[in-house]
Amino acid sequence: MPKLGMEPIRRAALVKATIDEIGAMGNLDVTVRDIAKRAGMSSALAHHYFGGKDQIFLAAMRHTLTIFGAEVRAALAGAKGHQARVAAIVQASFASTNFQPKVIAAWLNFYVLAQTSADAQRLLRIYQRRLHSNLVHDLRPLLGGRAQGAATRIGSLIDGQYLRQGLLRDAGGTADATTLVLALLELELSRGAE
Amino acid sequence: MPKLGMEPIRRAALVKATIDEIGAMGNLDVTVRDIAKRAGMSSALAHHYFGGKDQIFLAAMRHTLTIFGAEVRAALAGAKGHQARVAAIVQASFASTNFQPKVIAAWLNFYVLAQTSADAQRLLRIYQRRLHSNLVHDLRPLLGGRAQGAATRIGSLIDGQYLRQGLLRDAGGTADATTLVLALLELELSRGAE
Amino acid sequence: MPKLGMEPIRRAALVKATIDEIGAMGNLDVTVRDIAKRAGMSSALAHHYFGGKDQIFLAAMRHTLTIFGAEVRAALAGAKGHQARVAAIVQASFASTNFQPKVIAAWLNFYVLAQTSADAQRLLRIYQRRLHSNLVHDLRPLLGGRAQGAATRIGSLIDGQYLRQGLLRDAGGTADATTLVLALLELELSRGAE
Amino acid sequence: MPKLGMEPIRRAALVKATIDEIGAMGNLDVTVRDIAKRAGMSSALAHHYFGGKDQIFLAAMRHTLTIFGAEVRAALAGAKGHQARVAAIVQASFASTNFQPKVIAAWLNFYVLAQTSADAQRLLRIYQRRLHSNLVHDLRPLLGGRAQGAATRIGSLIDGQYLRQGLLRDAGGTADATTLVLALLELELSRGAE
DNA sequence: AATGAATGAGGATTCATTCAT
DNA sequence: GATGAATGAATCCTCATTCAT
Repeated sequence: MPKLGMEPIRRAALVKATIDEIGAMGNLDVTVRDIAKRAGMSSALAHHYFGGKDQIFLAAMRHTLTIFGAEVRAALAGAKGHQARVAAIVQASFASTNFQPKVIAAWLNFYVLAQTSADAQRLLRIYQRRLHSNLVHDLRPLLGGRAQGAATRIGSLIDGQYLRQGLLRDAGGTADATTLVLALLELELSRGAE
Repeated sequence: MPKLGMEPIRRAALVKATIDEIGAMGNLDVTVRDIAKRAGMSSALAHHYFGGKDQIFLAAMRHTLTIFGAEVRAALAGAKGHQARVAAIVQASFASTNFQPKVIAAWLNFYVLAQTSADAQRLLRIYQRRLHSNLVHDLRPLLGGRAQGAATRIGSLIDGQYLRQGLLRDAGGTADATTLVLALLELELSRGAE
Repeated sequence: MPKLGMEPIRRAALVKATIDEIGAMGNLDVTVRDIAKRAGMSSALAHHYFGGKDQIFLAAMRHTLTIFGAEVRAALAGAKGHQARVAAIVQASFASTNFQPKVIAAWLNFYVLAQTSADAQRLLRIYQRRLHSNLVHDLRPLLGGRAQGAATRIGSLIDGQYLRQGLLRDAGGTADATTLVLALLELELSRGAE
Repeated sequence: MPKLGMEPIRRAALVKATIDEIGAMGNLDVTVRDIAKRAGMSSALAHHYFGGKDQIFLAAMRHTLTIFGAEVRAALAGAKGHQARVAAIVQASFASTNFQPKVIAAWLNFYVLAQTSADAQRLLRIYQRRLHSNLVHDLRPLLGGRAQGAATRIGSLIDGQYLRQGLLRDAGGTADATTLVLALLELELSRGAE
C-alpha cells in the first residue's frame, strides 16, 4: 500500500517509537531495529528517512522539547498576572504530557546524549535558556534584582525533580513536584524584591 | 613470585579507571577493554576480579557514593550548630572531589543505570535517603513541620545543579552552585518554623 | 503528455553516467542509485530500462567497446599503406576519447568484471580478437610469419599501457604511450619478415 | 587449544586465504567472513589481528609483492651477464608462483584497489619502479640511451600479459608469455645501443 | 513514463565473555 | 595471578530490487 507523502507520517511514528522505546528500556541502548519495529516498519526505512541513529535520537529530542515549549506557551496564554504566569510555567513543566515515566526517561537520556553530541547539547541549552528567560520575565517585576537567582533556583529545582522522578518511577508524582516547586516560588516571593 | 594481596589494588585501580573512562567518554558506552587498559591490565583480569561489566559499574558507583558520604561526614564533624551543619552538607556536596566534570558525568550516568539495574537504583535511593535524613535532622529544630519540604527542596536543588553542571561542563561552577543552594537555605530559614 | 521514445535517451544517459561514476569512484563499487542520480532519474527507472545492475554495466562496457571500434575504423579509413594503418590503430587506441582517466578506470574494471561475468568476458575477447586481426591484417604483408607474434606484442603492450596509465592517473600520457608503442612497431619492422 | 605466538600464524593464514578467496571469486567483493572461514577462524579474530578489511587486503598485496621480489632476486642471483639477467627477470615474472590464476586475479584487483587506496597505489608504484630500475640496470650496458624506453616496453608488456592471462584463464600460459617477452628483449637487443 | 515507498539480505565491525596456559 | 586467544551475538548501515500508483 505505498502511497505518497508517507515521509511525515513515518518520521512522526519513528519519533514516537523512539521515546516509547527509550522509556521502555530505560537507556539509550536502544536498537534502530527495535525502534523501527515498534513504529511498524523495517530498520532500513528508518535509516532511509533519518539517515542514522543519531538523527533519530535528535529528532525525538527536538520533538520532546517542542511539546514542552508548546505546553508552556499554552499555560502562559491562560494566566493573568506575574505570579500566576510563573506558577503556570511550573505547572506546565509537570503536566502529564511531559511527566510520564517514559518521557522522563527520555529526557534524562538526552542529558547523557548531550555529553557526547554537540547538537543535543545545543538543544538542551536552548530549552534551559528559554525556561530561564521566561521565568525572569515575570519574576523581575516581583523580585527585582533577585529575579535571576530565583529563576535559576526554580529552573534547577524543576530539573532536580525530573531527575528524582526518573529514579522513583512511581506514578502520581506530578502533584508533589508541582507543590514542591510552587512552595519555593512562594518562598521567593515572601522575601520580596531587593 | 606471585604477588600477594593484589586483589584490592586491582579492584581499586579498576574502579578509578571506570570513573575516569566514563568521564572521558561522557556516557556508559565504555568498553571493559578500555577500562582495563586504563587500569593497566587485561580485560580478562577485570572480569576475573569483578565477574562482569555490570559489577564493575556498580563498584564504581559504590565508590563514588562512599566518597560522597565520607566528605559529608567530615564536613559535619567540623560544623557547630544546626544551620552550620546544613550548610556543611551543601558545601560538601559541591566539594571539589565530587564536583569534577568526570565525577558529575559518572553520577549522571549512574542515574541512567538505575533505570535498568535494581542494584544501582537501590544504591541511589540509599544515598538520597541518607542525604534527606541528614538534612531533616538539622532542619527540624529550625523549621519544625516545614523541615521535610525544605529538605526535599534542598536535596532536589542539589541534584538539579549536578544535572546542569554536567551539561555546561565549565570549570568553577562549585562556588555558584554552593551560593545558589545556600541562598535557598537562607530563604527557608527566613520563613521560620511552622 | 508522456514523452515518446524516451527509452534510447534514458539508456544513453545511464550508460554515460555509469562510466562517469566508475571513473569518479575508481572501482565497480558503484550504486545504481548514484548512477541513476547522475543520469537524472530514479533508480527504479534504471532498473526498468535495464533489468538489473549487471546489465547496466554490460551496456556501459558495450558502449565503450563500440566507441573504441569506431575510433579505430575512422583512423583506418584515413591511412594509406600497411605501416600507416598499424600506426593508425595504435594512435586510435590512445585517442583522447578512450584515454581519459575515467574511461581507463572503467576499462580496468571491466577486466575485473570479466572474471565473474561470462558476458563481460565474451565482450572483452571480441575486442581483443578484433584488435589482433586488424593488426595481423596489415602486419602480415610486412612481417610474414612474424606477424602473429608482433601483433600479440603490440596488442599486449597497448593493454599494459592502459593498466599503467590507470595507476598513474596523470594527464598527458597519450603522447608517451603512443610513442612507446610506435617504437615497438618500428622495432618489429626493422627486423623484417621471416 | 589456545597457545602463545599465534599472531604470525594467523596473519599468514589470513593473507593466504585472502589471495585464494580473491582468486576464487574473481574480484574484491570478498567478505571478511569468507576469508576468515577459509583461514579457519572467526571473522572477529581476523579483525582483531588486522584491524579491518582494508588492512587485510593491503597485507595480502604486500605479501604478493614480496614473493614477487624474492623470486626476481633469486633468479638474478643465478644469472651471469646482462642479457641473462634481463631474461631472468622476465622468467621470474612468469614463474609458476606468481602466474597462477588466483595470483593473477589478486594482482589485477590490486590495481583496482590502487584507484581508491593511496597505500595500495604506493605499493604498486614501488613494485613498478623496482622492476624498471632492475631492467634499466642491465639494459643500459647493452642499449645505452635506449635502455629507458626498452625497460618501459618490457615492463609494460609484462603487465599486459598479466592482464590478458587474467582474462583467458587457461593454464600453461607461462611458456607463451615468457617467449613473447623474451622475443621483445631480443628485438631490442638486435637494434643495439644508440 | 516515472517514482516514492518499502524491504530482505548481507556486510563490516565491536564487544563482553570464556578458556587454556 | 595474569593474559593472549578466540568467538557468538548483536548493531548500524547499505543496497539491489520490487511494487503500487
